[in-house]
Amino acid sequence: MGRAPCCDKANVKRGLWSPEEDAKLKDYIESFGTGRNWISLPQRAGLRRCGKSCRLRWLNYLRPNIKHGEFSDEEDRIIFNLFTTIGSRWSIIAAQLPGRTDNDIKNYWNTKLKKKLMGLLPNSRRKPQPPAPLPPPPQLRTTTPTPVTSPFSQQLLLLPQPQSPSPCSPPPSKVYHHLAYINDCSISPATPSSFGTVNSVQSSCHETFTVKDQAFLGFGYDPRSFDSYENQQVMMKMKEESVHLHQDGFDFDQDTNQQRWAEAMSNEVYLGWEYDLIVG
DNA sequence: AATTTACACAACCGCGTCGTA
DNA sequence: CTACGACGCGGTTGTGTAAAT
Repeated sequence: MGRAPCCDKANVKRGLWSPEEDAKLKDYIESFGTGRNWISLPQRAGLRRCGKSCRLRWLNYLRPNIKHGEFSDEEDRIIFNLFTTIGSRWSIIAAQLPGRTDNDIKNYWNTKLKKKLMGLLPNSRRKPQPPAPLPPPPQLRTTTPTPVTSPFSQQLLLLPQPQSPSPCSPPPSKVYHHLAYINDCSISPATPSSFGTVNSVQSSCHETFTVKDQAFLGFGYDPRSFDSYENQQVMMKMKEESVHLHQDGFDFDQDTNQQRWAEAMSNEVYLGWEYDLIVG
């Protein structure tokens, strides 16, 4: 037995909203408010719509101060920073961008920003060429680690800290892909050769949390949600980043790292690190 | 000019969470 | 404490339109 439907689908209108329906909904809410009950609102407002549909229409389109149109560079930066920090929690991201809705940001990310940031935004509307063969795993060398500046982490450090979980409580397993929760934590063991085989996170209050097997600390992306082509592009991009970081003086255990890369590729899970935050 | 393809974004769906009786 | 209904969220689908063929 499935979940009971929220409304009688046979008797509600679906699809795009007409200007008349918009006017009805807007007039009603501006006059009487939502009454804290979206389910009964369409009936009260004289609309043949599902309450959920009314809520969405109001929140995403009709309510005052909604900002439409192009996103600014500053908004791009904020979205990117937050996405790399907390992942696809669009409502939280939207809360940082007055006038923007979670739906708007989600659409923007999925259709434009993700590609723009990966350098994939096509010049035309032509179908992209099939991905080039992936390069072989980077040949890694052993050097003395020195502080590394990542172009991403410089900005991440400016972000407001998330409300929860607190730095001193174990984050839920799903957030291990995201960096905000280790902002003031250090990676343990943090010896150079252990990069890529991180198995625990130590907080600033010296509590050590175990990272689940197969969970990786990364830039915040969860490429499993990308399609195959983009996933490859993302991983290639990040691979380049890690090579760059390596060349800047970070050390990796060559065998382990190559093995992990192969694993990451086959599982479509990206393995990566965020040095500044780990150190900080 | 007609058709196809790709894109943008609006809207829907289902599930988890929260508030309340 | 539990059950239930409503809300909110994130993923997915649908639709209109512009660009390419």
